[in-house]
Amino acid sequence: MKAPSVKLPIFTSDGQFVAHYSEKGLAELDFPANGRAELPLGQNAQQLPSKVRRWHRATVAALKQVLAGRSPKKFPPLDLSGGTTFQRQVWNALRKIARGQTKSYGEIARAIGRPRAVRAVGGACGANPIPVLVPCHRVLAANGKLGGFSGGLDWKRKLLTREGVSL
DNA sequence: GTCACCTTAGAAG
DNA sequence: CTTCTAAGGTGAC
Repeated sequence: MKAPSVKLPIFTSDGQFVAHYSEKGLAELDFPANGRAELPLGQNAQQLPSKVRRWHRATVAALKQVLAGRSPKKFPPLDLSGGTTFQRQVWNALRKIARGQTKSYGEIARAIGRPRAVRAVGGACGANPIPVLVPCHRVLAANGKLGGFSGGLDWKRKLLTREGVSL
């Protein structure tokens, strides 16, 4: 049962992101497509439910705040029902990392009571459907190095730098 | 079943 | 210091 989703573009100075909304809220956020070739969207803003338009406004504002290295005042409701229990625990822990702060995969693992599931935390970060707003980029390797990032290490570096984190 | 993945502490060389 | 090993959760094949 795949929840019906609405896709809306978000134009930023870093490219065109795409937000996916389910009945519950923001369910996915995509980084700008490489090269920018794809624009699958054709939603008429007029016929969208008002709640979706409201969520989208919050998403756009929040995304731009984070891209600018600041803390969003407001977030749209996040629909993380697509993940497993373990993944949701990880994502929830990620959301507690404030702007400019970083944690290691090991610290997240301990925070959710799974001290040995370090690599699994890495996996959950990679599976994060809402990058940037769920700050998977604030997780570094234990020795202070960047670690990986499926969205592209450039983004990880860029986002952290804008938040004032030095590597 | 097997493999690859955003890891890491510890033991061995 | 460098190299190797073992340990978790999950999705792709």
